[in-house]
Amino acid sequence: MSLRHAVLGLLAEAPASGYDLMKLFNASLSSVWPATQSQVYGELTKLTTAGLVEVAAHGPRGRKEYAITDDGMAELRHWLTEVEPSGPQRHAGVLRVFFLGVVTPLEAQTYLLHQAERAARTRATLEHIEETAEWDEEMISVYGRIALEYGLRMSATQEEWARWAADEVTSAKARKASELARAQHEEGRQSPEE
Amino acid sequence: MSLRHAVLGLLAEAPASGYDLMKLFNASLSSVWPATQSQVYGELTKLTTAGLVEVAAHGPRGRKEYAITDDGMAELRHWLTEVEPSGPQRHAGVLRVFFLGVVTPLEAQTYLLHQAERAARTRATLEHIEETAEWDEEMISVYGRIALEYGLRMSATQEEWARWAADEVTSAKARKASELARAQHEEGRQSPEE
DNA sequence: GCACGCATGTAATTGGTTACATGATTGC
DNA sequence: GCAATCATGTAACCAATTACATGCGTGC
Repeated sequence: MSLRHAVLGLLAEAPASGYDLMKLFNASLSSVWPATQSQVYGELTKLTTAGLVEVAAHGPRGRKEYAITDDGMAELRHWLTEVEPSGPQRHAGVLRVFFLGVVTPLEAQTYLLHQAERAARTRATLEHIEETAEWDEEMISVYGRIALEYGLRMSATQEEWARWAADEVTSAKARKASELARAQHEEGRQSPEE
Repeated sequence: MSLRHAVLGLLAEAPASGYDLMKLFNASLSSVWPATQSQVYGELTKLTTAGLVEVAAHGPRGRKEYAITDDGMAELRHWLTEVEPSGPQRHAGVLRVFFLGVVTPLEAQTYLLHQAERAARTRATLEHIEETAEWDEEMISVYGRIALEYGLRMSATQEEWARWAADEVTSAKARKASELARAQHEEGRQSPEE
């Protein structure tokens, strides 16, 4: 149930409307916890009935500005400190690797190098964010930077791994080819005798 | 729709029953694409009606042994080579980092060091698998090792990052404390004059 | 004969995605 | 007046989780 806590976390910084929250999700949380508009609005009504947030102000165009309640803050703190982060980790990119044996080594390498480039691109995007963002001296930016650093390190590791993996495929291919050659050589020695 | 392809991928290696597939999911795919029993059985019937797999043999206890069809292999190859790996990446562990500002720096550090230990534990588990697994000379094991290496590198990076992050919190705390001290010093110089 | 493992399935619920639907305000 | 942006919501669908339900076969 992390969407709930993502919303609480954003509202802990400042009151916001559903519309504002969507912008925040798209701007800063999209890569770690994407959410759709329906989800956010739905969660806000659920959180309101649960008493974890409240409508603090009504604005123009039916705007409802939500604020976190004391119960909401307690729940957020509880989640941060006492609940083990879990939830199954699905990783479609690595899943494919398991099955790369069904395509040719060349196709497998193409896939892996493609992955490397993808990782490089996300790394470049994150570096751009790091350079352009103004890191004011708030506590909040400390943790923003830490999260960003996570992305930077992970994408770097991913790129290195993918390039290494592509190399591995090459050497496995070579190994297999030399084995095959040796087998044919043996066969060649035997066949005239038959 | 990766569950579908995970099932196809496993059946590409060898025919299997739903029960067999569950064992394979729990043994080798649990960390990249966990699946429940209901999901696997459901997917198998869907795949059968779609003509991507077929019941190759009936065994005791109503056992149905499924085999991949030509259409299924084509679909698997297509997914591997022509479909961009995507699907939103959710990461509850990093999501929390964004909100660590709402708890004390000490609690934040505790959380981060906890994360480091978790990463170290998964790394240890993977190393154990690497040592105990018999890496036969099949092509399949080449890709199995590559996937394992991904896990090893990622958990190592994650551990390093978490330790670094905990340090960052320390220095941010120190920075803030010294600023506060300076502010109080300034105040101390001014207050007698007021 | 009984326990354990093999083997298959269904039902209810939650979380997430896509698409649709509607309307108010502001700035040009 | 009109376009862009602000703003909220619903409905249908798909994917995944949990829990339940059932029964056959093998080995002790």
